[in-house]
Amino acid sequence: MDIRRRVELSAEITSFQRRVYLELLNVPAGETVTYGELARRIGCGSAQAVGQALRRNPFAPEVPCHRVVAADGSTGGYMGRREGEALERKRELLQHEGVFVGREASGG
DNA sequence: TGAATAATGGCCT
DNA sequence: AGGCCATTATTCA
Repeated sequence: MDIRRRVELSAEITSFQRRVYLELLNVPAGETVTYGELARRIGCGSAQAVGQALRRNPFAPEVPCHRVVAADGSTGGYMGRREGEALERKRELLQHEGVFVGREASGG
């Protein structure tokens, strides 16, 4: 059973969450999207609404919620947390995909 | 560069 | 109907 299949069948999530997860599964490895970008893809218009869905993501880490980052390049959150081991875990996953995660650098 | 604020849409109570 | 959120762009100093 593909994770994608389970998302469609899951009744513990709302229709909105499905759109977020399914769209998120469309994100290729080695790439990331911002909450706002992901929100626009599903026609939400609100990044926070997306965060709400990701936060309640019962499919982590099967759902690549770790490929979602903030618009300033920060990690955002992972498995319902915005700090702690979950964040370290998120960064590790991204690094294994060849993605560097860091804060918006001021100097070039 | 950084803090505070306004805007935004869905979910829970 | 109101408060909350894993956000984001704007504003002021």
